[in-house]
Amino acid sequence: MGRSPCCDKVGLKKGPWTPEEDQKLLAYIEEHGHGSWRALPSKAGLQRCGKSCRLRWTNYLRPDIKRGKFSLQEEQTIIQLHALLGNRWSAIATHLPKRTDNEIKNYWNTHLKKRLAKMGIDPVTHKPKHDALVSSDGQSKSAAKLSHMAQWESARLEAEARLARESKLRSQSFQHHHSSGNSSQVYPEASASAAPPSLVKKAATPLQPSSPQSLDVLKAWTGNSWPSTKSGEGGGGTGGSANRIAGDLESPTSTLTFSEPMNVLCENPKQMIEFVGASGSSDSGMIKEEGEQEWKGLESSINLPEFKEGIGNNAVLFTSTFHEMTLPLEGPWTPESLRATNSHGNMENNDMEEGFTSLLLNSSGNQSLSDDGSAQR
DNA sequence: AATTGGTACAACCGCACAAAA
DNA sequence: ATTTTGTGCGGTTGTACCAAT
Repeated sequence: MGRSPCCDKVGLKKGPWTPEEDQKLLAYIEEHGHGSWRALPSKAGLQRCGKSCRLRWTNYLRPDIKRGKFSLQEEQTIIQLHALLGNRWSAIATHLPKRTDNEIKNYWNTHLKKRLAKMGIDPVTHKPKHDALVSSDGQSKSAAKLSHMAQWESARLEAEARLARESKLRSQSFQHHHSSGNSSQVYPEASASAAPPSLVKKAATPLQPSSPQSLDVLKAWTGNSWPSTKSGEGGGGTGGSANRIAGDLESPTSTLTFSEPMNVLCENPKQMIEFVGASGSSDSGMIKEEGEQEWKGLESSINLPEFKEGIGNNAVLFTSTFHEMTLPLEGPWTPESLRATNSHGNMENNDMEEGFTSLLLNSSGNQSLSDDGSAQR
């Protein structure tokens, strides 16, 4: 297998894109769509390889990209999802509409990772560093269970990401089809500034604080998908929602099988919360993410019969997963909302909100963590 | 004013995977 | 069934910018 690099042809330009090149690429895609990336450069009159064009488009020129500083909510989402998924940037990016995986990856590497490290938290495990040494007992056991959960969820997110992409593609081609000749619809940024985004990248566009509105995973984990930790529930019979997830709602892409019922896997919800990091900063999260409608659109698009048809039986499975794992929780994921979830959703540990993530996000100085809290220094 | 070190981010590289041939 | 092609993804590099010295 393998393939020769696409950019080793002589005469192809590398390095930073010029405004002229951006304009060419934008103009071409606006008129024709990108089609085959390999064929695009020659058709668009660019001395670039297709891959370079694709990257430039997906990471920079695409009209639905939000640029600028990450909001607190976005940081929170990234940290939580990174705790869950690791360096699965594309999966993380699906939960941050308008942000590219590349941007998130860069932001993690340049900001968040360092901040975590500075606080003595291992950016890989999201645990205080000295905890990494703890092994022999139940902790490692639950860590293994959490890892299983993470794998499963990770696979589910992959599917979600794929569906999101497909949906986006559909909507883009639809949009393009209905907007030819009206570039302002397709490229609002470019037309608004009469210059490609590269020329206005430093312009301070006010950012809408965003909420991690797609943290249905986390919401579900903290509530809906977990039966009570009390014994006797779930068992093996009727099954709580967690059992349903492990059984009926198997991830479309996951090949993982659980040897244990999910309610056993989730016997200690508190530890799971520690694992994913607790959400802290409640005061900033009351503004709806501007991309929410987009996501609602995605959700509804998943219900389209043709959409389901397109991806076969898994679509039904996925739709079911998507809805059932999402709590009816409006707005951001806050300690308050978690508490509310607790009262309905069987979570009983209010103290989890004092996790290192909240500390990280809220603090600049005080580095002490609550003592039962998920982390200590 | 020049140099140095750090930061931010765009872009590239190479691998992996799925679909097409 | 095998090979080729197109694309996605994560890791890494290059470079512009800025602040401190």
